[in-house]
Amino acid sequence: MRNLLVTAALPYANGPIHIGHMLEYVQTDIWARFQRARGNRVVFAWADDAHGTPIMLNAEKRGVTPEQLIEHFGAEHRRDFTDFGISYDNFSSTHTETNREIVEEIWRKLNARGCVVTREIEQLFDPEKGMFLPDRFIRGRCPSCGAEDQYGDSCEVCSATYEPTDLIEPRSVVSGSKPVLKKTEHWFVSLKPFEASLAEWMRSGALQDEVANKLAEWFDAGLRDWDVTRDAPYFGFRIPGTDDKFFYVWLDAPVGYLASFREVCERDGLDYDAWVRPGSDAEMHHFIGKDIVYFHCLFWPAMLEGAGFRRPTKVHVHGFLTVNGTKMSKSRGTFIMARTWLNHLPPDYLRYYLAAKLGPGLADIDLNFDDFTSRINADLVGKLVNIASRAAGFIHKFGRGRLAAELPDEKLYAEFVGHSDVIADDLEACNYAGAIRRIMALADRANQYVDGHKPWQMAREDGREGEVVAVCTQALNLFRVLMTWLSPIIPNIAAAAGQFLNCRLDDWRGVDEALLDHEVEKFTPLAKRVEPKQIEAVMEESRESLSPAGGESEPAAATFEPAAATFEPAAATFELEPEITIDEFMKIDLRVARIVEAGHVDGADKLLRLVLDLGGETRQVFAGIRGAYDPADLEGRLTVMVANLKPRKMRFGVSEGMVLAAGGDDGGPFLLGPDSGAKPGMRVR
RNA sequence: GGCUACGUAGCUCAGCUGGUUAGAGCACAGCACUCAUAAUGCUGGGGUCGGUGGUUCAAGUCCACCCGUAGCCA
Repeated sequence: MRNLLVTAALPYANGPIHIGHMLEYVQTDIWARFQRARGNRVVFAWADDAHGTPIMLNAEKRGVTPEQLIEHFGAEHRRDFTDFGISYDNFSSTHTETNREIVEEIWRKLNARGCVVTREIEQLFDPEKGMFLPDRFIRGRCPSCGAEDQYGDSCEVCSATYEPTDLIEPRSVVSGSKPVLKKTEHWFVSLKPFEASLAEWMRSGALQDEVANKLAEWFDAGLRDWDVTRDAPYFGFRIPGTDDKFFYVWLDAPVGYLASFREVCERDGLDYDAWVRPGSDAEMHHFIGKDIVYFHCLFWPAMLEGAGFRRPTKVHVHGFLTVNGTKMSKSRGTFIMARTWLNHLPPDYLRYYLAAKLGPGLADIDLNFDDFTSRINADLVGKLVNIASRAAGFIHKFGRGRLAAELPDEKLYAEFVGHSDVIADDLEACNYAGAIRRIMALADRANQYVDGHKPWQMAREDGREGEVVAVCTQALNLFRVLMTWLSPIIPNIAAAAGQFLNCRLDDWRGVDEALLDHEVEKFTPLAKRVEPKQIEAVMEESRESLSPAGGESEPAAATFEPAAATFEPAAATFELEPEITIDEFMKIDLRVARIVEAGHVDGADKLLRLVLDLGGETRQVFAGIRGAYDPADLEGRLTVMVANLKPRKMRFGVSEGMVLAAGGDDGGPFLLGPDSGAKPGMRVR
């Protein structure tokens, strides 16, 4: 039995999980489930990446503490993972005391080894906000091609890379002010002492060849010292012995793997040191995207070595996910959140499709919805589930739900089981596409077997009931073998198949013995065909904004929104109402209305009586805004109303709608008003 | 710009260290079947393997350059 620590990259606790994230978590989870099915002990532990400037600023913008922000997203992330069937043992956060302890341990040891140097650097500083600015928070004109509004590190127009100080007319994204150069003292980790052992490690089988090639390039360029310092204000761990210096988020993020694992050890009684120290026979496997190779294949193993930890057994690197051939885009409706997917489609369908396309390399994976539909409907439903579906009826009709006592074709069964090892080799090597090709070829063989024996013909002949049951027993046993292999990939469907067959399907050794003289349940469809409507619903819900009628044109500049700079509009509170679809929203008929009359209501100290002009008709509405508005000021104003709200009879008369106003603990109500130019009766959306 | 990859039938992809007429699934056409969630089986059409040049008895597979795509540049 192998002991395996398995991790996926840490999602940033600054926004929701999308299907690009899911590519990695599905890849990791399939590997973890596969290893468990083979009898190995797996700890799948990871965490939210909770530190850094974007989180600090986002929290500030929303009027909450960073701790509240990361807690909110942490809970949301966990829900998404669980509902996608991600079988993690622990999902923690990098903002924990355990993580701080390990970070400080590593820091002490790196210092003791003399790998830490201090150096004074000059960096751009936002004088208004009083903070140093990361590259992504400075924008200006590209020094190379002159393009407007480019980031401080590279230009998206001409893809030049440069220093933020090279930008023409730079400005701070945070305050808009002009940054100034300021000196500060930073701590650097020197990679030189680790160069030789890193070079040996990267060719030891820990990395895919193309990743090692990429690293070799960086080696040839010479390893520079790594700046691990950020100045206050910063949300992270303070560097011991300083008042205003913090560890850069990329220093404490991978340490989160160890911290999350240690939490599992404390919970489940595992020996932490036996797993993570040099010489351990446990294995450590990281799954990451190709964009963070540098951190995981250079800094991370160097830190581990320098601090007396074992290095990763393997770093498995994958490519990115594109949708319908292009980068995910909000305006195209292809920036799909994990939750949106779950609202309309089963998680196993995405798991299956991604697995069917995931090879051992770094190639990008495209989610093409036509291809997706045909693979699910043809492979999963048409050939795989169909085997059980076509055999189940006969077993109940002629065998009273009981499988035959022996297999009519033991050779065929043995041939199927004989593929176990090559399929396992594929899964071990992350060649999921290869495994699925093999499994589906065998599914074809199973259907051929049934076709060749024509149980439906025998069923019409007297005295051949036993043969019919035998053929179907064979078919169901072949199906069971296939489902067992697929259980790491489609755990929910496999679980349903297991209920039907009355046996567990998550242990690969389970298929060594055929299932004979065994009761099976009534068959219910294990997977339904994908309807185009479901795909449309996913994309519709993902569309960023409701484009006005005929809005085919696409604002090019708005399609690219890097995750690092996510500033979502401030939500007043995190307790959002349950998600709704665009269709549900469109049921609310919002209209621009002119307040033609406003007055007090006798006997009501909170209400004002408004008469609203909707263009064609007038409505009477009672609004609870007396405390904030003088009726005289309201007359003539434009506002927004819900025009199709069911009229409500009140003591003072009938209220035929509702005007919109903002408000909360901090004050209000504040009546909404359209920009000038809007006319009464216009639809709002 | 430099670098690392990738570019094989309409679509999605296999093709290990160069070696018989280049493969699969989907889609398409014809036939069969009707047990099964219009599922299944059989047969067939379809590719000068991004381009040009080279190494070799032999190249999709190696080399050079070019074109296109993706990513990385701490």
